[in-house]
Amino acid sequence: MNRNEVAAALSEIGTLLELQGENPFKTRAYGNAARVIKSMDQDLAELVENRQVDSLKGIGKALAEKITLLVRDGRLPYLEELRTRVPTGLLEWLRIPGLGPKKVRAIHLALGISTLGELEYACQENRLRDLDGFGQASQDKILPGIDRLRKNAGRFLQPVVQAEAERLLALVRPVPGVIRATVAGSVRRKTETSKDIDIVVASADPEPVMDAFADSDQVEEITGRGPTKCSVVLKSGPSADLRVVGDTAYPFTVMYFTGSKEHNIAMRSRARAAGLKLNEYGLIPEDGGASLPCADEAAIYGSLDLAYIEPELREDLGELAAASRGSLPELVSDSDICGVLHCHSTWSDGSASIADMAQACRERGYSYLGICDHSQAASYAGGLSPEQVLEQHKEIDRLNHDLGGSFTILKGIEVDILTDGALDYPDEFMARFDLVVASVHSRFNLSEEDQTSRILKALDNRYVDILGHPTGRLLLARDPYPVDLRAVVRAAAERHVAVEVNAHPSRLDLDWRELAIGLRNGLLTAINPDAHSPAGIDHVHHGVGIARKGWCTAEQVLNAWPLRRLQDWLKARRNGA
DNA sequence: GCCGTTTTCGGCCCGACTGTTTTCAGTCG
Repeated sequence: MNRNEVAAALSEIGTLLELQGENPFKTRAYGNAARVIKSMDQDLAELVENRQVDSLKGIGKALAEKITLLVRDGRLPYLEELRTRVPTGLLEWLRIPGLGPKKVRAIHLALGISTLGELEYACQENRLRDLDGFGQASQDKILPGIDRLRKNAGRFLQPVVQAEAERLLALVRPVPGVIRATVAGSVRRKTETSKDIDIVVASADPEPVMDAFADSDQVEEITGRGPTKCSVVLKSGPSADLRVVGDTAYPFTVMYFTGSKEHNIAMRSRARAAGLKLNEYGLIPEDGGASLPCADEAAIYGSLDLAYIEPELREDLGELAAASRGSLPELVSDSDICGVLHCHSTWSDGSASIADMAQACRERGYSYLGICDHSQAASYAGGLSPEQVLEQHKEIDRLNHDLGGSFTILKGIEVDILTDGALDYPDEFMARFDLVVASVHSRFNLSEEDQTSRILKALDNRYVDILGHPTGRLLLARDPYPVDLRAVVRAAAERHVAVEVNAHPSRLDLDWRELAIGLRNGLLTAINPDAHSPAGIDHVHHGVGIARKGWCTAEQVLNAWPLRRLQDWLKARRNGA
């Protein structure tokens, strides 16, 4: 088994143990181990070979043994035995709001059912409300939960939740008494998808804030309301939580609500080690007394001898250690972006002319644009024949001439990587482009081995500057094709080929976790909007968020370089430097 | 199941809210 498969197996063990009513700390140990394995830099097979698996933080003797078996044999009797004891359908039930391991287990044991359909039927037949610890209300919450689960798997893309969050924020900010307010949660951490939206407000008078929030026309249903906290489901799908606290507690609440959960646990453990208790109200000496005063989040981190940690990094993937050493990177930001590469035009499947795309870039303050229409194999997307390419280049020359050097359009191409790893034009023709993005658009069903060697072969072509959307995933819609992404990213770094962070909200591919590991090994990236219209250029913002999550600095992003430097780099690659 | 500048055993982050209770377990973030 490879790293991801081992992580999935450990995570499954944790969940199955939870459903068996095991010690919650034991189940958490499996969840932690899964995370550690998934995000580790080292080669897992090598660690197994050298019997060093237990050198990983959070992995001891017992877990090391199980991991070793998974890697070597591809199976683990312990997991197989667990599966026979816990029906797999129950794993699905856990994703229904309000159902945790205890209740899932109770329903399963009392009614002898284990599939989503059976659970739905049992609710319709009123068979849950009479169980111990259940009632009419808990039964009534399950059916809508099943509907939501079936409709959208309960997660939403960045643009959806960001827009909704901004609207909610705009709603509560003007309420009298509100001192400050922010979006928190995974939206603030810029994860690729979110389950819900978190809003935190500082005010001495929560009631009118809660009213404004709950009465919003965005709200479908109010699912909970206490004195300081209100939970709703929005008409657009996601749920949203509001928390109102006093101004003194506000930074602590913002930090707590921003998460991630794992980051919070690590922070609270660190506080504990320093004789302090960290919660959403303050940082309190264990022997009692008032909270240490902290005016903002930076002060909280400072009180624990840590540099300020940007929200995107709060995933408990090494950020505390780096903050403690003072070695956190200065993350790339929207204002660092100098231009955009990988955009389409009406020459292939875009909806705007090259001139209009260039104008849209200038309006956004960019100084260059890489036009990368599809190559001939992408016939479904109007891919360009060599003759059309030559025509397009004439148009770009004309436009550049008219622009008089105030803005530059690069002659790029998004060239298909063919099934055998060759590119879609002959080498001598490739030399005509300023910039080449190579992407897979077909035959997603190759074996991992074949897909990997196909892409590796393309990376060997000296004309390839950037690898496009390296896994082909469509978030919430299509899984990545099977590929040894680590090997691909490593090879790209070695050959000085950049791997794009495709900024389209449905892609966000390269994944930020893999980006972080690649960057540590010398990888360069480009934050590419893959825009098919002027509005699509704005997707760069989402890509920047993902790059930040990957610990990426401006120095590591091709399109955060000024034109001249980018051109020199491209030229040097052509010359084999 | 992991871990140790208090510990090799006894801890493991912490609080709001709900629903079902009659003082609290379960869920959630």
